[in-house]
Order: sequence, then C-alpha cells, then structure tokens
Amino acid sequence: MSSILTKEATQAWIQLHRAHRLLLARVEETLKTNNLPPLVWYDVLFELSQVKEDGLRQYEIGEKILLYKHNLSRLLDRLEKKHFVKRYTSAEDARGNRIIITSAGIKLMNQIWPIYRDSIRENFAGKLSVNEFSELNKFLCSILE
Amino acid sequence: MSSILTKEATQAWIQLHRAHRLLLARVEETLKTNNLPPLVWYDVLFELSQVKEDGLRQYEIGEKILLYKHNLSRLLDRLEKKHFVKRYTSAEDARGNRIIITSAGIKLMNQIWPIYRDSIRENFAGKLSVNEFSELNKFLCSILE
DNA sequence: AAAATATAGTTGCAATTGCATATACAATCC
DNA sequence: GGATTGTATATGCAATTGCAACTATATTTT
Repeated sequence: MSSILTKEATQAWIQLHRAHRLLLARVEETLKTNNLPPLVWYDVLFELSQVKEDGLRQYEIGEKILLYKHNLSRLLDRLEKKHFVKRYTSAEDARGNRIIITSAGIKLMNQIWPIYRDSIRENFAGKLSVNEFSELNKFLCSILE
Repeated sequence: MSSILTKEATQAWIQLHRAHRLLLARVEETLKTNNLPPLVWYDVLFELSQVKEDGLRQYEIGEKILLYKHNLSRLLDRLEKKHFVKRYTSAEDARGNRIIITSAGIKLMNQIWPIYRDSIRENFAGKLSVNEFSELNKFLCSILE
C-alpha cells in the first residue's frame, strides 16, 4: 500500500506511459495510411487465431486484451458485420456466446501483420539488445503481477 | 529499418502495452471513484504548473503529453469552462494563444495528486527495486529516442 | 511586396468509448 | 424449489476522440 514512491519509480512511470503513447500512435498512423483497421482489431483476431476451432468467450478475449466488456461487445459487432468473426451460441452457457475467427478474419490478420511488424521493427526492435529486451520484459512482467 | 524482430523484443512489446493498459485502467478507476476528472486533466495542469507565469502554447503542451492538437484544443475548452486554465492572446504570435493555470487549477492538481500518487504506489512502486526502476527507465528512454 | 507554403488552433461531423442500466441465464442460499 | 445473488452480454445515451476541412496568421520564396 504505502511503498515509498522514489524518483526512479516516478520517472519510470512517466516514461512507460510516454513510450506506450508514442509507439501506439506510430503504429496506428502506419496502419491508417495503409488503409488497415485499428490495432485492436488485430489484437482480437490474433487471440482468436491462437485457439482451436471452438473459439473464445467474450470475457476470455476481454481478459486477454484488457477491454471493457461493453466495448468489446460492440467491437465484435463491427468485426462480425464485416464477417471477420462469427458469434455462435454454445449449449455450455446460454448467457453468452462463443466467438470464432473466419477465413476472412485470418486473411485480414495476415494483411495487417507485415505492416504492424515493420512498424515494431522500425520504432522498437532496434532500440535495445536482445538481453536488454529480455530484462525489460522481466521488469514489465513483475509489474503486471 | 529492418532490424530483426526477436522473440524477446516481441514479448517486451506486448508486455509494454499490457502494463500500460492495466495500470492506466486502475488509476482512472481510482480517480473516478474519488470523483476526480480523468488523468489527462492532471497531465495538462501539471505541465502548466511547471512553467513560469506566462504559461505554454498549445503545441508545447501537445508535444509534452502527446495529444492531437484538435483534441487538446477541446480538452482546454473543458478545462477553461471550469476555470482551471485560462487562454490569453500574446503579441508574440497571433495565430495561437498561451495557456496558464489558475489557482483553482492548482487546487485541483493538489486534490488529484495524493490519490494518483497512492495509486502509483499501490500498483507500481512496490513491484521493483530502485535499481530496477532505474534500469527500466533507462530502457524506456532508449526506446523513445 | 505579392504569392505560395507552413504553422497554430478551431470546428462540424462521424465513430468510438464510457457510463448506467437492462436482459437473460447460472449458481447459491434458505 | 423459489428467492437471491452473480455472471455474460447488450443497449441507450452522453462524452470523447478521430478525421477532414477551415480560418487566421507567419514564414519563405521569388
């Protein structure tokens, strides 16, 4: 609760948010200029692509990508309207539905990834060594615990 | 341009964004339950409080907190309507204006900070040692270069 | 110095997000 | 097993954000 707030922690806090904002803005800009949808579409499609054919529940996607459930619900509306995902009801729990990615969704993912990847390369991957990224990742994981 | 995208860099990329989203969500939630405005209000007021009495230009604030100019313009509308900041025209450059923080703005900042600080303490400051935060900060600064 | 270009900020409108509440089903309690 | 509480998702509405175009002034070019 009342751990000390050092100068170092404060500085890291500020830089963390600056880094995120700047990097995200650059990726979004690149996607936009390539006529691709916002990054969060990719995030959802990616999570869906990682699982077997019976897909994911909305709340499972929400936990992975950290989005309010009502916003996810409407994001899925948009994705479904464009046929990138499909909702279907499963007997398992009739309150909700399961979401699966369609082949069009996979195709879109494959369109987005090379652009996204280049943006990560250009803005991020060259800035630190492998060991430094490994350290950075370790720190961030500790923070998320 | 085409630096290699290692597993380590990719992992760090993902964790960076997860960490940001989670931490920001927690801070915003805490602010809200304390009937305080969103964090970006604090960001603006803080930047204004760091400078002398003649304030900042909009584009200067924008550079610091990384916000589109049109969104900043309207954020300042809201802040000005509540008398937390004031716009005034300076002879220096008649295209724009300068923004200063009011005493009410300073008061609001001082209300937000203890809550914000507690949230940083609780969700962030205890997770790493001083040296680790220092390293983390160093890495993040390298990324921002 | 007039014309062309760039910069600072604003505004209308559409899309998205946040907030509160609603609906529908599940799980638990008595 | 009926009532209560909890969970999963959806929806109406207001606030915010993103996008494109616009106004006004500065700067640069010729």
